[in-house]
Order: sequence, then C-alpha cells, then structure tokens
Amino acid sequence: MMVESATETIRTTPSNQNGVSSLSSQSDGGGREGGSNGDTNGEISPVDLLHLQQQQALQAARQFILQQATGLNSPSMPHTHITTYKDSQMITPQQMQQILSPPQLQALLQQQQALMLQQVTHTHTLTRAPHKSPHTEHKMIFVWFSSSHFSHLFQQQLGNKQLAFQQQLIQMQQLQQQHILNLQRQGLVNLQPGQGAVPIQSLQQAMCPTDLQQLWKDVAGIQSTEEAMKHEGLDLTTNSSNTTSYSASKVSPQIPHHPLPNGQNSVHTPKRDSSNHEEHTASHPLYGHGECKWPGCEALCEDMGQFIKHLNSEHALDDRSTAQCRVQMQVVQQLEIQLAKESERLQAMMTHLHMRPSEPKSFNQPLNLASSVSLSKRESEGFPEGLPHPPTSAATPITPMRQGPSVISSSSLHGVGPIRRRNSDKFCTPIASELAQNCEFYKNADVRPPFTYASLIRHAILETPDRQLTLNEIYNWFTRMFAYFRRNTATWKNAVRHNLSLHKCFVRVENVKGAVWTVDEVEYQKRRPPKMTGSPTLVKNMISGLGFGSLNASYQAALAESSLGLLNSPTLMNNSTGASLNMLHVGHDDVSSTVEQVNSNGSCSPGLSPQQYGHQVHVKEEPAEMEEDSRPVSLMASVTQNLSMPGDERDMDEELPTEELE
DNA sequence: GATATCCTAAACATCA
DNA sequence: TTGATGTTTAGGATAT
Repeated sequence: MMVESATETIRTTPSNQNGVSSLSSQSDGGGREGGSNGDTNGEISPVDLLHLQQQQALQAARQFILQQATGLNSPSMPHTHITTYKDSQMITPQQMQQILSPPQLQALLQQQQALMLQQVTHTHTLTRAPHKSPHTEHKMIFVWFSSSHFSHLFQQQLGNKQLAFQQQLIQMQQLQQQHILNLQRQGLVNLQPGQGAVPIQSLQQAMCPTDLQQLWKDVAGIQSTEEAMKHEGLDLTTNSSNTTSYSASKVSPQIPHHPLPNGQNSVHTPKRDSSNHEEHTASHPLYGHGECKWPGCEALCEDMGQFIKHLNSEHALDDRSTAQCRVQMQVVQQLEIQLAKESERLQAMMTHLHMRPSEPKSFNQPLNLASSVSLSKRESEGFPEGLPHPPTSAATPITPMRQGPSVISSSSLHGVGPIRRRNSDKFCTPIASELAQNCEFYKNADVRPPFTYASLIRHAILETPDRQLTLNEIYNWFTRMFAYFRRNTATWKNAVRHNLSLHKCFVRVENVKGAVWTVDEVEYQKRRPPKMTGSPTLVKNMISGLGFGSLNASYQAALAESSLGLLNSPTLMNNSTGASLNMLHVGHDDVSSTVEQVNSNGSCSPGLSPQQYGHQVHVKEEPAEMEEDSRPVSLMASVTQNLSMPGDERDMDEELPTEELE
C-alpha cells in the first residue's frame, strides 16, 4: 500500500509539473509564436513591416535633426531610454499565465496591439517630450537605427553638424544592441544576430497597453513634425525614396481606407449632453464620450456634428491618416492571428484535460445534484462581473488556466490535491464555489480535488437537504463528484472512514435507516486555528498573500471583501455568546467555508431552517442547545441573521476555545 | 526544530 | 464467513 501511495505521489507530482510547464511553455511558446507571427505570417508582409519601421526611424531621425538644428536639447538621449527590465513592471510568463483570465486576456491582446504599434512607432519616441513617463521610456529600447540603409542615408544627407548626431546614433545603436543581447540572455528576446525586428511577443512585457493612445499620438506627432519640417525646408522625404512611404499611393489597394466622414449621413442634433455620448458611440465607432476615438487623437467634440467636422478636417484622406489606418490594420491582423493561435491552444488544452472520459459508472443514489447545480448558479451569480467562470459543462469547458479559483491551476495540476493544501484549503478555496464551478471538470478529469477529506465529507453532508449521509452515500458522493475517487477505492474510502471517526465534527447518528453521519459545525470550526481575527487588513493580506497564484486578483478581492464585510460588521464583531460564536473563525477551511456555507445551507436551501443545519436526531454527546447554535458559519448567513436578529449577539473571535482537536 | 494538520496504511472490532 | 462499517494507532509529509 505504501508503494501505491508512493506511486500516487509520483503520479500527481508530474501532473503538477506538467501544469507548471504547460503554463511556462504556453507563455514562452506564445512568445515564440508571436515572434514568428510577425515574421512569417502571410497577411502582413515582413518587407512592409520593415519598410514601415525604417520609415519611422527616418522620421524620428528627421525630428531629432530638427531639434538639433533648432537648438533643442533632446530629452531623450539613449542612456535615458535604456533601462533595465528590473525597472519595468514586468511579470514573469508564469505569473502572467497564472493570472490570466478573460478580462486579462483582453488586456493581453491589447498588449499585443500595443506591441504591434511599438514596432512601427518605436523610434519616434526618441524625440519624445520629457513629460513621458519613465515607464514608457524604458520601452524605447527596440529601435531600428541599426539599419544599414538608414545609416547610409545619413551618410549622404547629414552635414558636419549632423555627424555628431550620427555618432550619437551609433552610440545608441551600440547600447541597444547590448540591451538586446541582455534580453536574449534573459530569454526575453529571440533575436538572431543582425535581425532587425524584435519578436512581438518578446516586446510584450516591455509594453504597457496604456501607452497605446500615446503611441498613436506619437505617430500623429511624427507626421505633424514631418509636415512641419516640410514647411521649414527640411524635407528629407526625397532621401527615403526607396523606403516604404506612407503616401497613399503606397497603400495597398485592399486596405480598407477609413470610411471618410464625408459619407456620414447620421448627423444628429447638434447639442447633446455628455450622457448621450454612448449613443454617439453607437452611431460612430470613432466617437465616444465626447472624444474623437481616432487613434491618438482624443479631440474633444461636443456633438456628432462637431465630430464630423473634426473628422473631415483632421482625419481626411492624407498620408498620415492612411498610415494610421495601415497601422491599425496591422494591429487588427496581428490580434486576429494571435487570437487564432490562442484559441487553438485553448482547444488543445481542453482536449488534453478532457481526453480521459469519465468512467461509465452509474450512481444509483442521486445526491442532490440539482441542489448542487442551483448552488453553483447562485455562486456564479455572485461573482463579480468579468471574473472567469469555470467550466460548467464538459461540452463547453473553459481551460482551467483561466479559472479564477485555485482548484485546477494552482492546486490540482500542481499535484497537491486535497492533501497538504492548507493555504488554499483553509483560507482561500471555497469548496462549494469551487466544486460548483469546476463540477464537470472534477467529474471528468482525473484530478485530485484540493480539499481535505474532512472538508469534502462535510460538504457532501451539508449539501443534502437533511444534512446527513450514510457512509455509502458519502462514498457515492465522492465517486459521483470526482473522477479521481473512482479509483483507489480502498485508499480513499479508508480515509473517509478514518476522518469520520477521527474528527469530532462528524457525528454518527442512529437513524431509522441506519447510521448516518452529520456535521457538527461547532466542532468543525473548533478545528480551525483562530486566524484572521480582527484586522481586515490581515484578512485581506492572508487572502491575497497566500500564493495561490491562479486565484484571480478580483476573485481574491471579492473574497477579501466578503470577509471584510463580516469582520467589519459591528454586530458580528461584538458578539458574546458562547458556542455558536466559535463558528465564526473566519479562517481555516475557508474564508470559503463561509461562502461555502452560505451556499450550502443558507440562502440556497430555502427549505432548511438553520436549526436543521445542526444535528437532528440522537446526536451523541451534544448539548441540546447546540442544535440551535450550530448554525452554519456562513458569513453572509451570519450577517443576515444578525441583521434580522439584532438581539442575537454572537461573538466572533473572542473567547474562542483553544484547540482541542483530537 | 517543534508543533499542528493531513494523508495513508493497517489492525482490530462490531454487526448484519 | 464475509463484507461493510467504525475505531484506533502509527508513520510520513507538509506547513506554520
């Protein structure tokens, strides 16, 4: 048996490693793929991209020269831009993956978009005004001044005065190369020597999505500068004749030029208050919140009419608009490519995770699946909008990686299982919600649930209307809910029996139909170390600082908030009566157990009175008054109870009996 | 390192 | 006698 146990440990450990490695590989792979995207995809010509880059470099250089000629001291000397990645707000690919959720995925896509833009507009940032935040400045390391073509042009064009600038460029170039080499060593950039472009994904971590607008502005700024230079007789465009120009003639015919505002026929009433901006947004995708949504514009327009005028005057068909449109098109294309790849990866992941079909085992004892489902729904409804909702069906699964709850990504796949997962099990993982959300996953995947046997047993019992189960029913619940428990029968059944006998919280009751097991919540809560008592900050820190990486930040916040709600409740904080209050150890099995109990026993079981939650018949060794006090420790339920019964004072933390476990 | 918790394994008892 | 159920002990692993 020990051998079996050992092998099991070995078996689960790799699953953990696989999970981690999959995370890593996913992220890393994404980087590689992203990098190759820009190089190999057929929709965006690498030549075009390179030309675009060169053009941008030239423009930046022109602007730089202009500043030099006009005595402007460039605020953006190379050394001011090249910063170490430690300075940036980088996160590791693993971290990024762990926190990845649908909304975050959206942010990631935006990063992709920003990176695309950066590839096109990076160089001009060298001349950026000093007001630019350092966070953005550090991203300007990837420049393409190394282009020999660029240098050659400068050799021809620049006079003696510009030679100094050229030397500066060379220095910049060297610094950039050094930095790229450093990045290569860090594995952040997969660059071949002499390769001009940096893989998009490699830039990902150095790019802040919030700079997207600024980048667009910068694109516009370059164009404006170019126009200004033309006016000042510094037009160098003729020297870049062999580079891709932004002129309309160079734009591919299939490029959907931005619909000209001339054709707008939906001019609305000229004056509208800001509350109607959403309507405007709906009427024109480039107008919203009283602003022009043209990339990099943000011009304020009071109404649609003004916006139309603005659109006609500022964003007419010219070189700049065409270039911006082209860039935007590339952004979209890149996003589409990336989305396709991510979707494909997601599909592969789901296929992998569900490739093992659940065993065709019939369960002849329905165990309140309906209530479980309804509970699941209620919990899901309780999730903040935007939070990832785990799979509710095997047919439409969501990759566990995206799940906010820690079940799969941080626990199961990490191979810790129900065993020795105190952190998540006690403080973070709401069993009910986790099970509800990942119900199908656990039913189908041979993944060990990250809960203790005691927690699972308790949940199984509390899930039933009468809060009691026979041993066999508990068995069935385990096998029904978890594919993992459909094997290793002897092991876990023994463990179940062991837990039932060992823990005082499980009370054996002689019933009509035989012996059933119930849960003594008081005892169950006694098991919990009196943690997270008092300080809301402590609660939040505990929740957020326990290292369950996959736990969505919002989800953590939600949990913390729910806990805070309880802890901040004056009525709850000023309790004083005895036993029931022991239940309010908010720590332990879960801040969760709070949530979990809410769902299991509180609002989700309308037909069940609080008293029913406790032991019902022939509870051995339990004081009669216990039955009344052994209500669920649900935070919400407690809050509700306290609100509805102001006189029912309960002590939350004080006078908690010391550990008398076992 | 001590302690607590949890898991696993196993032996044993009871009962239908 | 057998299997299910229940109790208890022991040891290892992990986290605090």
